[in-house]
Amino acid sequence: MSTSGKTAYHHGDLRAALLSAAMEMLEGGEPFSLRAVARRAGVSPTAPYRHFKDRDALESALAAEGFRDLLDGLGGGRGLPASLPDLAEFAVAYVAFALRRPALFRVMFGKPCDGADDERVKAADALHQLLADALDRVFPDADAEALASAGWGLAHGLACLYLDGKLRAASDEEVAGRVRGAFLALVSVGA
Amino acid sequence: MSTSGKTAYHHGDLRAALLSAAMEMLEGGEPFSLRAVARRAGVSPTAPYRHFKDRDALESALAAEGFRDLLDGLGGGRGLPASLPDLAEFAVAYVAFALRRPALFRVMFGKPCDGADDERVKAADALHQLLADALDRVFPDADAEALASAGWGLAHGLACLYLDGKLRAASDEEVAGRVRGAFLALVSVGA
DNA sequence: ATACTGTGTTAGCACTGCAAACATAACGCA
DNA sequence: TGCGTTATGTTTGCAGTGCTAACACAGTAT
Repeated sequence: MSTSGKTAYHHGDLRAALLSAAMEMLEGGEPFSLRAVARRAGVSPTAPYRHFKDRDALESALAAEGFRDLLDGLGGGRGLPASLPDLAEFAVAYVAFALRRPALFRVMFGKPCDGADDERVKAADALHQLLADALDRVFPDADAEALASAGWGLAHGLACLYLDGKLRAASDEEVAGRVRGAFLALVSVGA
Repeated sequence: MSTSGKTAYHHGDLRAALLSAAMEMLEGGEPFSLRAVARRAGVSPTAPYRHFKDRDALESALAAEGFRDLLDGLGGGRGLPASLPDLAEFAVAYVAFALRRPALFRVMFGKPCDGADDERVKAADALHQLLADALDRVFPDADAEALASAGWGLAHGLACLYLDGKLRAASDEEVAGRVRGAFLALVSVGA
């Protein structure tokens, strides 16, 4: 490492350094590439290949980190949805996360994500399961699976549409209000 | 052109040829690049720049075509949603489109889409407006704007999640069933 | 001590988007 | 008819990318 005066041919914890460099670039708006990440970490252009098979593997690791943060943000702050209004706030928080960390959100979702062993798949399943569990407790008679998909779908769809500029709002507050409104409009239309 | 025996230094309708070549490649699963598209159209690597400012411009044109097809598919086939079940079928059709033409769908939505003059923005607005109009007729008392956003959001979110493998189903029929189920579960939970 | 293994480096390939300078053909107008 | 102008395509070239292969260095185990 650099903190000691040692030769530092071996970095010490390159993998972590690469991940944080990549995350910084991603969130900083710079288009991130393996080579650029390597530059930022101060190593040779191909050093990352010792730690990540692929560009995809790096992305996958970033995405996994994103899922952890998302789960923390959703579960941690306000407790799991326990009522209809809670569900609405869940959607609001989900969309807020997407708008606060747009590039990360895109990395988390933007691509096929095929491999069964993909970290992302497990993380996504965890989110879905968490939602389904919570909903099952709140609405025991309903089809929790279907409801969880719907809730996730609605939140995710609105997040994407606002993120891509397909839906527009002036401020984050307005987005929150619109998301809440959309959710409530939909659940109350069947009454 | 090539159909006549002429010299064919000028292609005749390169722009259209490039677009259809690009669409074929996109739908064919090949990662599409300006150069590859040019190759496929049988012209020099940089010829496309005469017709598209950017790689983005080509993508934008493809996306616009995609939006037209999507609108046709939604509006044309079954008439606009006129009832709650219709809305569900609308969502089903939306997701089906995404799964049938995944790469196109990603191009249509996958990126910021900033420019105010972007064809995509207008196309997306048209979709939103169409939905809002239809819903306003069906549910005059409801907030049509909010409802349209919710409907679009739900359909779009489910489309993304199935497309990315975050939600999974064995067959297209199962997807359709689950989308319907999710929609109905959500609107009936508020009853 | 010696081999081995893990980690980093250099060199090089095929590809990409894009800009500049050039070539060719069509069209407008005398 | 002939001559410029303009639209369209070509060649050349640059910087950047992902990735592989061959090499260099350092710590560990035998």
